[in-house]
Amino acid sequence: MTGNKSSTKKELIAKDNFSEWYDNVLLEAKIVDDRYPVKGFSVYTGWGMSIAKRIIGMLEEKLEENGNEPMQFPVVIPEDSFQKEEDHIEGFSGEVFWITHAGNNELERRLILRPTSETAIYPMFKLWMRSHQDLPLRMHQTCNVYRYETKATRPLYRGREFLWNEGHTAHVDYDDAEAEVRAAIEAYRSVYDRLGLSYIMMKRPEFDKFAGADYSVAFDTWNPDGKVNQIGTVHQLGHNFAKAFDLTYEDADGEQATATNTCYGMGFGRTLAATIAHHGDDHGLVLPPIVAPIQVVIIPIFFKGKEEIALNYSKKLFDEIKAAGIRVKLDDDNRFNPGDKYFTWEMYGTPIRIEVGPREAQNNKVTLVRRDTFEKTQIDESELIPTIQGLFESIFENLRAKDKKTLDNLIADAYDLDQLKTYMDSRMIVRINWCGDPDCAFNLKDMVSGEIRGTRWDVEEKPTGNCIMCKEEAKYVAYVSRTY
RNA sequence: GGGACCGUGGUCAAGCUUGGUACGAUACGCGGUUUGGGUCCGCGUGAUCCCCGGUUCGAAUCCGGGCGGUCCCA
Repeated sequence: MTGNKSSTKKELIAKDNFSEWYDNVLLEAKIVDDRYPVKGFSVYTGWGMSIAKRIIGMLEEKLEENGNEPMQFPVVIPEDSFQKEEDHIEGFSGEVFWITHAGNNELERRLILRPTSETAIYPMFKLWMRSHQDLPLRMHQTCNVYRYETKATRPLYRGREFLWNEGHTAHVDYDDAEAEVRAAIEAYRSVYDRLGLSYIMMKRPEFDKFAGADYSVAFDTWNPDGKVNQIGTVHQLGHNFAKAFDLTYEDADGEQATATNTCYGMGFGRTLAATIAHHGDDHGLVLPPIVAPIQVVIIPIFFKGKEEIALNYSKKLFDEIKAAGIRVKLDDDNRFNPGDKYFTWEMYGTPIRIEVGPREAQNNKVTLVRRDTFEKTQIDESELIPTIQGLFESIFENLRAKDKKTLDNLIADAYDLDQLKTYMDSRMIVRINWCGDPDCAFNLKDMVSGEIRGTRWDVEEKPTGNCIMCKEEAKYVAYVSRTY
């Protein structure tokens, strides 16, 4: 413990101090408890897991709609499978957890805890693909993966165990795999978009692509501490793994052909972290209604001798809202004052609060307060459900618009190194002209506190000058930022 | 990989310089009071002071070693 924070409930930490705000919110809003006694491992607690499950559900539903079958592969991978694809080994071998013993015996065939599941899945794919009629093979799974990474772990952003969904596919040819890459990207976009998250889609440079891929596309999103947070990646694997794992099939002409693979992963911890970090404010979380475990909280205001008036009306509203399919809670715990409850539910990011006192109960009115702006409105009870639905929409649009604006304001153009350094010191995402030479990228990394993340995937950008490093002709517009 | 800082009830912390088993806040439990933005009062529970060793009559405090954590820089 650093010992310089004083986080009682009465002193909420301002979001300006992102690092402490984040730690405080994770614990107070019961997102994760990072005190699990193994570094890099933490516990998803009730509220956090409830939100995560909704994000998981959104993605799984979309993938299955696309035709990816749900599966669960084992967490252990035998050493010989893991070591089949050379680039893959090189990329991951330094960060795998090994299982070398079982009981009192040393294992003859060592196992690893999956850092990602390609090498677990392809031996099975090989069994499942006999002919072109078996293709495409498309699966997905939500699971934990294990990477013994840098000591700089951070809850949800960088852990040694993390929760994600991974999709794996095999196709008859490269074109079909390309279509899969696009479909996966659209599936991911649909989730991020519904969370109101702004992001940029990067094609990673050669030196930073997934170990074993032809190319990698990543979703990078911003973080208040100026680092970029990679929340999802989609990879075209070409024939690299198919050759290593002998993924062949009999084509329509009766010839043996080699499959093409894709894979993609969405990190739920990081996606959750982005949702928290982007939308949250000095009062705590601000949740997009679609993932809020409780979307509307009703707080009755009791007065001595008149408790029943507020309570009965609250129950009536509760039934009405629940019947409309909205996740609602009636907080009638009389141990706490209304103000106490306001703070609590604001910390939890509940999108709408309804205050019910005698004033409302006696006039069939409803007072609603939206979490994002704290704007208070009073309506007739008859308008309740449409008003709530309208507010959900409005809250979401507001969060999404603010988020996009933040990202737009974070992006700057630099034409020389001094400019680049200045912008990097302001923790911005900086656009530069780049010749494409890896040496220029490495030199750049040595000179500034960030690195080249890639070139835009979703929009085509043309360089407007020479390479910021070597001054030769630029081929790309690249993005530079700090990273996790 | 390099460096800095830190480890005391669930959480946040004072005490450490100058050795005498620990101030307080918050949380939690009970009772009462209150309830339109963190009510107030009383009582109570809760700490192997990270671990091991050393010095000492006596160690949270001093010394040595270990373990763990946080942050910064690469």
